Order: sequence, then structure tokens, then C-alpha cells
Amino acid sequence: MKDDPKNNPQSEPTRSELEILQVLWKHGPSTVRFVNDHLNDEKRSVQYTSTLKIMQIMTDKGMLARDESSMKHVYSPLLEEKSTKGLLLDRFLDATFNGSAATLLMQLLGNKKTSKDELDEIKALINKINPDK
Amino acid sequence: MKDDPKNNPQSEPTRSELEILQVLWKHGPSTVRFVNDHLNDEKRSVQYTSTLKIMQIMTDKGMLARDESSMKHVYSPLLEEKSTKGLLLDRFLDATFNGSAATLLMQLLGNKKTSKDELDEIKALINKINPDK
DNA sequence: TTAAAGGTACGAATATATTCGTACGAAACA
DNA sequence: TGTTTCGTACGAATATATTCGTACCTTTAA
Repeated sequence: MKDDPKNNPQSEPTRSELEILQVLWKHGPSTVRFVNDHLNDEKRSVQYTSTLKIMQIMTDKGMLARDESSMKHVYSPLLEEKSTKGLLLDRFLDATFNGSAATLLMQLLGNKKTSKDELDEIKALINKINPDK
Repeated sequence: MKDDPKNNPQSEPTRSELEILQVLWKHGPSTVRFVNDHLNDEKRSVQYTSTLKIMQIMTDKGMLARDESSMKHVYSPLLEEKSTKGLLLDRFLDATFNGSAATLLMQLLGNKKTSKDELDEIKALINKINPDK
């Protein structure tokens, strides 16, 4: 059982898998048709069977649950949004900023794409941090 | 020339390529031997010829420059550290947090792996932000 | 001066991710 | 009822990333 992906806590979603998870996290359990339409509307052009295939693979990996009681299968995410994003952030932080959150933040603040509103929001958040932590 | 990777501003370094870039950014122009030893000491076990191959590919892609005047070729990064990390951060932010820096920060602050010292550093940084931006 | 050590080049195998065509079954409906 | 539409399953092609063996050349040292 060593190679069963369900038992591999290290595995993280790929780019395509993450796109699908984002739809499911946002909209709840969905059919392939719904997810595919959403991707085509919001993200990029992709064929129905491609989305279907990835969702089938994700189910095999234990990332999604599939309700087959109706012909139109309904998929639910089995990965929790917060912990998954936390894992991805950890990996990214290590790979790109050698684990330094402060360095990442500096980059973020110097980044053109971070708007004034976002900066204000960030400042507000910081001010709420428990000063004892 | 359309497919010449040198002309593709979208291309971003892969995981392995980033590992190598980090060594070159930190230590300056280096031989394959130096980079490979460093990776083995600090990161993971990898054969010399594997590192060589990746660095050759990176040179083809225009990510590295190679000084062949000595038998031991010396490689220099052609990608600038800050802008490269900025690009990676942008992509990650879009893919994982739908482009919201504030959401990313919240995740970062709630993360066990962010230490008190890091939080202090972040707070200090925030306090230095130009309030006009 | 020869053998060992250390270097590059590069093809090929492997691993992984992604895309999509085709087959075929169920349902909707004319 | 037949035909069109919508669904799943799945193999296979494609794209990309990674690893490493082997060939062969240069330098070093016995």
C-alpha cells in the first residue's frame, strides 16, 4: 500500500487539480459539466473530457469523493481548503524564499500588483495581531 | 523564432531550475561541481550529470550564461533574483489565492511555521510602509 | 608516459501532467 | 421508436521535467 496516493501526505495538487479544487471549494459539490463550464468562463478553454479525466484521477488519488447515485456524478472535495492552501504556501515559501515569511512579505509589498486597498487591508490585519504572539 | 524560449517572457523556472538559481544568486557565478555539491549538502541527493544537464538546458533557455574560457565552465544567472521571485509570487498568488495578497497574508500569519520572530519582523516592516502608498 | 580523476556533451529512459478522441450507455424528445 | 443529446470510461498521444549512463576529452600525479 506504500504507493497508494491516498496514503501519501506529501502529495500536493497540481496546477490543474488546484483549479478544479478552487471551483469546488467556492461552489460546493458539483458535476463535471458545472466545473468545466466554470473553467471555460473564468479561466481558460478546456475540453469537457479533459476536465472529466482530471477529476477521475483526483478521485483515484483520494482528493475528491464521487456521488454516483445519479447519472450525473457529483464530486466533492476531500481536501480541506485552508490546510491545502497552507501546505502549498509552505512549499512555495521554502522553494522560493528559503522559508522566510518576512522576505516573501517584502516582495509582496514591493509588488506593483498589490494595490493600495490590499495594503490597507494588510495593515489592518497586522494591527489585529495579538501583540503577545 | 517564436518558440525560442529566450523570447518567451511567460516562462518561469521549474523547481529544479529554481534550486540552481538560488545557489547562483547566493554564491555568484559557479561551476557545476560547486552547485552540485551545494545541492547535495543542503537540499537533496542528486548526481553530478543531472545537475550538469539542467544547467545546460537553462543555458539553452537563456536563463544562464556560461563562461567556457576554462575547462571548468562557470555559470552565471541571467535572471534577476528579485524580478524572478516576483513573477513566481504573482503566479502563485493567482493560482492559490485568486490574486488576493491579503488572503495570503492571513494564511501566513495563521501558519504554525511562521515564528514569533518572523511576525515581529513583519510588523516592523509594515510600520515602515509609506502611508501614502 | 600512462593511469586515474575529473570535466563536458548528449541520447535515452523514466516520471509526471495534460489533453483529447473514441466507444458506448442512458435519457430526452420528435 | 429512433435519433440526437448528454453522460462516463479509458486508452493513447503529447508535453514537460528529471535523471542518469556512456562516450570521450583534459588534467593531474604516480
